Amino acid sequence: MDLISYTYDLVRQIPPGRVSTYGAVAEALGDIRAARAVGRMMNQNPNADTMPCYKIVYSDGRLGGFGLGIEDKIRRLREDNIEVVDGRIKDFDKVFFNDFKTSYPLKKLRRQQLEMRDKVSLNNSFTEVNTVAGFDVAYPKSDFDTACGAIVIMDYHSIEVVEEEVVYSKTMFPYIPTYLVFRELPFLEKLMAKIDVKPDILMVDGNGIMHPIKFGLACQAGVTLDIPCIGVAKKRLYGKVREDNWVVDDDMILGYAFYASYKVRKPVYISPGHNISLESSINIVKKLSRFKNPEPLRRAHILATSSLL
DNA sequence: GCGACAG
DNA sequence: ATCTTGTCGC
Ligand SMILES: [Mg+2]
Repeated sequence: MDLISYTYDLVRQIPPGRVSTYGAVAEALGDIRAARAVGRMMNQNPNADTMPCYKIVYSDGRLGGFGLGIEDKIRRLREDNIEVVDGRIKDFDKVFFNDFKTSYPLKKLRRQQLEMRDKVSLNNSFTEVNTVAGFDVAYPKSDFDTACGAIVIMDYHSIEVVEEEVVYSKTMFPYIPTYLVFRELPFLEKLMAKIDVKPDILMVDGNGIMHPIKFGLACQAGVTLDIPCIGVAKKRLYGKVREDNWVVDDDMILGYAFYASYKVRKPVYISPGHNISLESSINIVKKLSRFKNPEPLRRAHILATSSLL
């Protein structure tokens, strides 16, 4: 079962007359970081009569949001004999439910990642670079509509497009910080099976080792697909950005904040994913950068966005 | 209270 | 990412 259905089934466990919180549901999924994703999944709830998202409130007892209007959330709570006083659940600690039956799916996924992590190499597995691919996914407004993944393969020397492909699929996994790979890797796997040219290097819109467990999208994509992979993120996820633009944690240098030109206000954050060094990652991104994002990624982003159904 | 939170 | 149903730590 997919994580969205799993989340809805967790919410269905809440007994009559009880409420729970976005964070508590996230912890039942296996990681408090999913709290906002729980909120989003509640927001996208297709049927408020069969999945009682009105039972989910903020961790401090305030009501949180409701797509059908907060008055309707209050009405549904009162029908369950849950009183709302001054925008808060009355006797919140007494009606708070946190006894979910769960197998903590996010913890399972994290364990799998920690096992896979040993396979990461930060040495170049290639001797020359002739083609570089960029990969990105564009999402529709509703998580139940079809998303579009795109890959653009370019010649490293002429910087011309060699091949482009798109794939379509429903989104099966919400966006949860540090779990991006489970949302986007399925699109990349489909694309890799579809292309004629196997690129020498892959670039993804996300991080490599610049990640709390040093195993971001670029690492897992590289290991899974057995391809040298660079992470190029628009925002920092993990690590401290030093004055000299190197990104570090207590252990090591993780990546580099790269400004494509003096016109660019914000950097991209480069970190190696797999079968490539940080130094080579930076050199390749630099060579392919005309604007903020390196060309294969910039074009993959445009292709995915413009191909949305 | 404000910022942090890959997409 | 899209246009918003979060939580924690400083
Ligand atoms: Mg993206």
